[in-house]
Amino acid sequence: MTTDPGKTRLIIAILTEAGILTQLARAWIEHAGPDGLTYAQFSVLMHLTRLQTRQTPLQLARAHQLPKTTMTHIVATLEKKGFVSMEPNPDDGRSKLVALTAAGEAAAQRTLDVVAPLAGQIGEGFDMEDLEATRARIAELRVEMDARRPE
Amino acid sequence: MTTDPGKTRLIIAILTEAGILTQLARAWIEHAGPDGLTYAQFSVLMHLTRLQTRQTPLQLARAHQLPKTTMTHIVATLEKKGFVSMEPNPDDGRSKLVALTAAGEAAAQRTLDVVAPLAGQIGEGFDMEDLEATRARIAELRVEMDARRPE
DNA sequence: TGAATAAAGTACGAAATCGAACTAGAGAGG
DNA sequence: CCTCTCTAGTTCGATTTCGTACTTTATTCA
Repeated sequence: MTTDPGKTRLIIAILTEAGILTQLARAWIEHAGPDGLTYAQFSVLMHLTRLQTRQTPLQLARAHQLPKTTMTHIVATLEKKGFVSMEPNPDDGRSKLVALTAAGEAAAQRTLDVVAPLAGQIGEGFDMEDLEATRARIAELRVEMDARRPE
Repeated sequence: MTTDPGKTRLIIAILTEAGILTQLARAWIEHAGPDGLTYAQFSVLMHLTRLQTRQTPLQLARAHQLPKTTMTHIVATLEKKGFVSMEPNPDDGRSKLVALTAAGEAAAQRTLDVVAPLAGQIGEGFDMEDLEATRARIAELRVEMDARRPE
């Protein structure tokens, strides 16, 4: 049973489109300032905002599918800006916990306030259920790809 | 009439998922080599393969939503590897044309040959029409976002 | 045509990204 | 306990990414 070449092409087309979409989102975020957050920094702040808990750097790296060395750099930069604080992990001496600060939450919110109206405009032309189906499908693809990650 | 906050959240969730998916695709490509192509380099080679025409660096930059200085660097690297060749644009003295070489096409194909089976596996769990609908929706979102690009 | 403006590409410097190798702490098996 | 192995995180160096500023060529329009 060979894999369907049409499906293969479709998957690759979706990944290509997702990549372009991501570049556009990056451009949005990084020109939105007022806090000069990079896309990666903003993503981490948003993640912590959503979860409302502290996370280890490794948890953050896995959630965003970034190498842990990259996450080290991101959280170090965020800490320098005062947007997160680092604490030792009481349960594990090797580990740390990254906590969102009030300033960090405010910065994420300011950036979101710039981006949200744009996202709202984009959404206007679309059907709510279609969007939800699209989100769900991409999430399913993410899960499948994650399960087949290299290394 | 204010924008629907639910839709706004959905759009942002889709962009978040797309970003993670893109990271996974990047990891795939960059560990697939035998040619050590970066995701960006592979994308450009694939683009030229699909179009079967020469493109100016600026056309490539716009297609991938990358800054033109980034594209300068990417095509310079690809040229150094012998995967594209640069020619002056006969129609415009300011411009150049980037052409895929046989080696470039072969490198893209080799990378694709590694990735395609994985993409095929991913696709197996999905319905063809769902995937096409998802691809189309993401493409529509891309068009809308492109129309509202910063700058 | 000539001057002003716009567009294509590059140079350069700063920052982000990432893999390889390392340190320090945790867990496993004897 | 005491190795042996694994895990979390960092350091370091190489490459990529990208904004600012510049050069060169095209285009506009007076």
